[in-house]
Amino acid sequence: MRGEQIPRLREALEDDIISGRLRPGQRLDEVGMAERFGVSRTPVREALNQLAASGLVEIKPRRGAFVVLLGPRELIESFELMAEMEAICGRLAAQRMGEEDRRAIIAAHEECRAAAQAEDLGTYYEANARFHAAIYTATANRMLAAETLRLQRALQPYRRLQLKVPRRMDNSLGEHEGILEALLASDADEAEKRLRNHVLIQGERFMSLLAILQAETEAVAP
Amino acid sequence: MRGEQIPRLREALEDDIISGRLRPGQRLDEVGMAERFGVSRTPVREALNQLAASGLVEIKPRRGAFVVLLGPRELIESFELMAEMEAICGRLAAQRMGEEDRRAIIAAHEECRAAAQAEDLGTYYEANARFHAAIYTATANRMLAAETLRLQRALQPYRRLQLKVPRRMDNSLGEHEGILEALLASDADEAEKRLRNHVLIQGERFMSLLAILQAETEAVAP
DNA sequence: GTCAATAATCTTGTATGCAAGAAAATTGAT
DNA sequence: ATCAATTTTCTTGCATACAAGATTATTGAC
Repeated sequence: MRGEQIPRLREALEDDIISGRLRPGQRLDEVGMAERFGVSRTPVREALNQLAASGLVEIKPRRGAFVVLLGPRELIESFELMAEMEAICGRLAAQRMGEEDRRAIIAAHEECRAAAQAEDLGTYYEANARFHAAIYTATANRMLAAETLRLQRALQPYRRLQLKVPRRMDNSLGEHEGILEALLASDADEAEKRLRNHVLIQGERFMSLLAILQAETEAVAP
Repeated sequence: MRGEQIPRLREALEDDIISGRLRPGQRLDEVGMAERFGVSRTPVREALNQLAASGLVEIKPRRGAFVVLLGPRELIESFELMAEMEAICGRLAAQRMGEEDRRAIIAAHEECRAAAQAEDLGTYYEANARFHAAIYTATANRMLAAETLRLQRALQPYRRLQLKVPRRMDNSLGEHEGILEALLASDADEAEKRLRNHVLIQGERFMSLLAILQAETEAVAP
């Protein structure tokens, strides 16, 4: 029973944040969480610290912990960073992918296709995450894969918003097909380029969606 | 006096690790550090947690905290990751660098030159870190800059070993000149390529140094 | 009724205590 | 003398306690 609280708490909170049950900006009360999980504040604090480390949580001194809320500028920058990281992964994966990797990527892609056909957005986003993660793994560079995965997760709460963008799923699937094609052909340059664009387009779509949402709320407020 | 212990501890330890006063693999005793800094174990643990997050410290459950010791594979992967990150920074910096950035990069380069001329290895490595950091900043992407800087620091303890590689300083300075030239010419592709190679060469030199050191110790052991 | 000042309350940061698991030391057997 | 098993000691993981700063509520003046 001991030595397992912190990972347990961290994973539970991470899940809550990534899945959207906890919203960006929301405050995370130490005492509340401690009670909810039946532990003292100490392991809660450690878990929060670790989440702060992976970029999901922000700890403001003497103010408490909050689910990270990225501003517009930070979002733009993060998507750009993500695009570059994915581009690297694409290039290396195209060069180094093994049989196992190939299978995993294709399998994830098929899951994406199935979800798109069923118009199941939730499932699509999960399969999408797996598709990208499979590419990270295929780079055969675990450090790179881990870093990129961390970033992916930190951005996940924001990607959820994209569920609202119309026809995003079909577009995304089409882009995936292009990426897969380049990977299978071991065309490193093309894989790099397509992955970068794939993420950048997401980012742009996302930002314009954000602008619309912001305009709407501002139209009500003042 | 309150609310400032954790940052203080974290910075002190980070400094000790980066500067090499604490060696990779070394165990970090909670009680010992608490006494040394005149605080209780609690803030020490939090500081260690945060350092674990930035990759400088590894916490083995129930075993304690250790200065991260990367194995050969992890080192190779890390240098490759670093090379790609720096390459991205180089490309973006070449495109976006402002007047201020330009000055900072040139200034750091001059410091490198002076240190090389004086054959002052310690100073050279500090100036070298600043030269690279100035390029990160010039990307105008703070997320990217922060990530790359974090990685740089995590690898710093290992770079120290390179102090022993003969003629490394002159070679490095020469490479810097090429990078600077590309940056000032706003030649993004060239800056990208040169920065990638610069880091990769470092990594390779480093790995062969490591192999030699390892062979030496193994020749004694069995 | 609104605002300011003060008091009460809450929340975090740090210290301390205790128990479980790991490391080290001691003992006993071969 | 070496090795294994057991005991002892150490160290970490978690709980609890308390104090200082932040937040909210209350009171009083205008």
